[in-house]
Amino acid sequence: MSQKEDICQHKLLVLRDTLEVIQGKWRLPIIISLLHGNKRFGEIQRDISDVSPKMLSQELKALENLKIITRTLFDSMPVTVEYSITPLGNSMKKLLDEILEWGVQYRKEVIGK
Amino acid sequence: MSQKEDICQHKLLVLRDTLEVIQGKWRLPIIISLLHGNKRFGEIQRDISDVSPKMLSQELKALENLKIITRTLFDSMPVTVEYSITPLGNSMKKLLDEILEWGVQYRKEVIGK
DNA sequence: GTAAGTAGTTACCTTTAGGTTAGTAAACTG
DNA sequence: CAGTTTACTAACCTAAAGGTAACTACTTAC
Repeated sequence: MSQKEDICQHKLLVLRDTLEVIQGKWRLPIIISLLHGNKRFGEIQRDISDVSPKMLSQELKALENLKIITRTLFDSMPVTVEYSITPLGNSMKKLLDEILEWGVQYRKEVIGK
Repeated sequence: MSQKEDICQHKLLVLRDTLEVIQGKWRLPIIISLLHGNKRFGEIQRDISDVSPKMLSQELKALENLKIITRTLFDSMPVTVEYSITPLGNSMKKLLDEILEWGVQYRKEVIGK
């Protein structure tokens, strides 16, 4: 056990928790889409133009398990399903803003010039 | 072209820029380690106890290419190499704080209870 | 009865991420 | 001259992420 403690194990844990939620190609786009209001499967698919139904369905399930979104089935005549963000998902707004803000700055400084 | 614009292509781009930098098991731990001061290869390795030299070297190179860190070679007698954070890397502090803060909240609400 | 829209699933494949083990080269230490 | 330290690299392998194409089941509209 070092005194400075190797990057503090607790920090690493918490880091991985957040990464599990935001990691991957589709999770943040889905979350952003649902932050704009409840949506049905097809609506999200149209929002994120290049996601396949397989990936969308898979990631929606994962986000549901992570308690970030909720799935509600309506027994209307063409069955509809509505996805919505939970309070926990909603609490990601600040984090999302930071991610976008830093990305804009990064793009300005090193990509776009 | 829809009026609402499918989650705004620009937002998606910026999102992917940030994700490229923070994604993966080792990048954020490395960045955090270097935010605590310049370090040598072996020091970072000791900070992040379970990283292999292969992964560390690979991710250090990647972060250098992304302009987040700098590698400096010293022609001292046992050759030493020092890694340090760039101003751009330093600008990630706020983002990192958000990631950690959200992770703590998440852990409190759904993991640890 | 054929097409279109609802919300997915299934099988298969490729790519990327990450891990393991061992080895290298150069200089210093005893 | 054997062992240690510094900073890696190479070869090999497994697992996870992601993509493609086709298919399902139900209902309504034409």
